[in-house]
Amino acid sequence: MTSADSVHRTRTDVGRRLPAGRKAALVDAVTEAGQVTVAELAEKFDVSPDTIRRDLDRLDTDGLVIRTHGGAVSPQSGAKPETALDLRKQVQMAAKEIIGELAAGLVDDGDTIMINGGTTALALARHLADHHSLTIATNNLLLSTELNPDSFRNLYIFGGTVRPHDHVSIGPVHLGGLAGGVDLDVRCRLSLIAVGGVNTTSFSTSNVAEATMMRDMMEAGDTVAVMIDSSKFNRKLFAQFAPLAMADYVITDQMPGTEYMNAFAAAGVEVICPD
Amino acid sequence: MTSADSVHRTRTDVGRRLPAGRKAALVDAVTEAGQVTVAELAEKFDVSPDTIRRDLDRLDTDGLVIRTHGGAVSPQSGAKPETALDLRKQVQMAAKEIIGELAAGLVDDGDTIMINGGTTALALARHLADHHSLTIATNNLLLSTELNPDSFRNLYIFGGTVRPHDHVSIGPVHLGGLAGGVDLDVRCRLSLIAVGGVNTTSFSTSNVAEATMMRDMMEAGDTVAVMIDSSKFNRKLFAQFAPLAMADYVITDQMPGTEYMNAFAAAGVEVICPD
DNA sequence: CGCCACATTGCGCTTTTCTGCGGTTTTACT
DNA sequence: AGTAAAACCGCAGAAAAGCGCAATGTGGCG
Repeated sequence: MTSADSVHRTRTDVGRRLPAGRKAALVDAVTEAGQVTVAELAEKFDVSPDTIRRDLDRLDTDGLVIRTHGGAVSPQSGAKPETALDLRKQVQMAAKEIIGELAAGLVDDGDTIMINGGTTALALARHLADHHSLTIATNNLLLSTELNPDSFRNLYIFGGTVRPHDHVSIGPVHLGGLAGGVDLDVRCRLSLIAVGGVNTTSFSTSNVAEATMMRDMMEAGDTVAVMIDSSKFNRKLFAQFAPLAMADYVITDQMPGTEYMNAFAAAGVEVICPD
Repeated sequence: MTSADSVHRTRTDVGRRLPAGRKAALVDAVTEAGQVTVAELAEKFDVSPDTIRRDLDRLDTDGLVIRTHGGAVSPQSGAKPETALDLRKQVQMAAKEIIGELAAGLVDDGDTIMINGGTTALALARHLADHHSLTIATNNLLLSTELNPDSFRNLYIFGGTVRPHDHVSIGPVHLGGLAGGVDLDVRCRLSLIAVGGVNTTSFSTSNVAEATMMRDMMEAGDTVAVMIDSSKFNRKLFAQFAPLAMADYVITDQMPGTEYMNAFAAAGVEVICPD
């Protein structure tokens, strides 16, 4: 099939290019298709297979592609192969996206908000892309990679020790010295906290230091929204850092059971979920 | 001779122009077509290829186009909207890896070091994978994604306002309140600072706030190593935050010219580069 | 007006880079 | 094991880049 459409190269033919430009196009072609063959690329760029080989060799040493027999594959495609057992992870990812979208609905343009760590928080950041003039404080080191730079006016990060696996910083919830030596206590209209577990009495997480910080962030917000996917219900993790009543909203991806609905109602917590 | 060749001007021939006007037209041609060749431009503007080459060289150092073998390509697009990998980035990537490897050679196991922002710093982080028991302080939000968690004992991040595009935090170089309200001044054995430009007298960068922080981080280190790739030599950016003498080492990917070697020697700076 | 400093440009030369080709070796697949 | 494709190697021609130098043009200054 490759020979069929390569004979009369039509839309895929990009013709002759400058060497450096061709290499950039090669990287694109590889990352886009996941895998490519030398012969196919030679035809596409109208150069000899040797030239393609040399290009791919250099791109391989630069780490941009991975050289194989007959062609090259994308470097991140190695992480891509998703076996069937990742299904659970995918389901959770979908849940996090839903939660992120719902949580973004609580945020108004011009708001001042706090966001803590975790992948759910990153999903929220993606759904804040269409907001404007936000002021955001966080301990999530990766938030700046997910946020649309046009959506916020100020983004602050709390300093402290880094938990490398979670990509969060652990430290006091204040911003010292920014205004010239004066320690500012920080408050915000809305705190969006992703937690590790919930049972009928309290929110919990597995790390004590992180728990303290989450508690501080909850106390710094006039309104508190807790984000938690349905798989984390009925979990009582090591550090129970806040009673249900500290939250104003609980955002989740599935309607909790009546037991939890009653508990939330009794604590004055509003449940936000799809449907 | 001007009258002679004006006879056979094609319709695409724009003829002779003043240097400045030609350069502006060059930028237009490049950004419009995505890529251009030297020969093509030489004919179009009726000048020698050498002149076009010189023009493109200057436009490249100004960042308006990207110089390649045989011509130039547009900086922003690469003629593709979602080309995540910038061509310039590719070229410099190899240089940064070299610098990162050399810089890692300055770090001993058990060291306390400071690292600032920039992709060069991330390259350094990758090359610290085989070190152990490091204590690291940084304002680089992405460092935790590149560091091997087994290589360090403590990782601290300075809080502050986030520059979203650079993924760094800008704030005071100290860690407040971690030990219970006491502001600790931070010192380290080695500060590894990636800078934006260097000339024969000083190091510079384009952002004032970041410059202040880089200066503070340099002052906090017993030993200071500046990381800078060869493309950033002869650049005098807006904020010149430190004289050459503040550095103990300059780490780069190519042996600098004699002018710089003399300047570094006079300032007591040791140059580290391949070969 | 003459002179000099400076930028721009083109030319000849060498050096580097890129590319394709022929021949040999290695790899993958039946 | 055999076969075809792919990779490796060395080489050479072409194109481009770099370098020094000279010619030209421009503007300032005594």
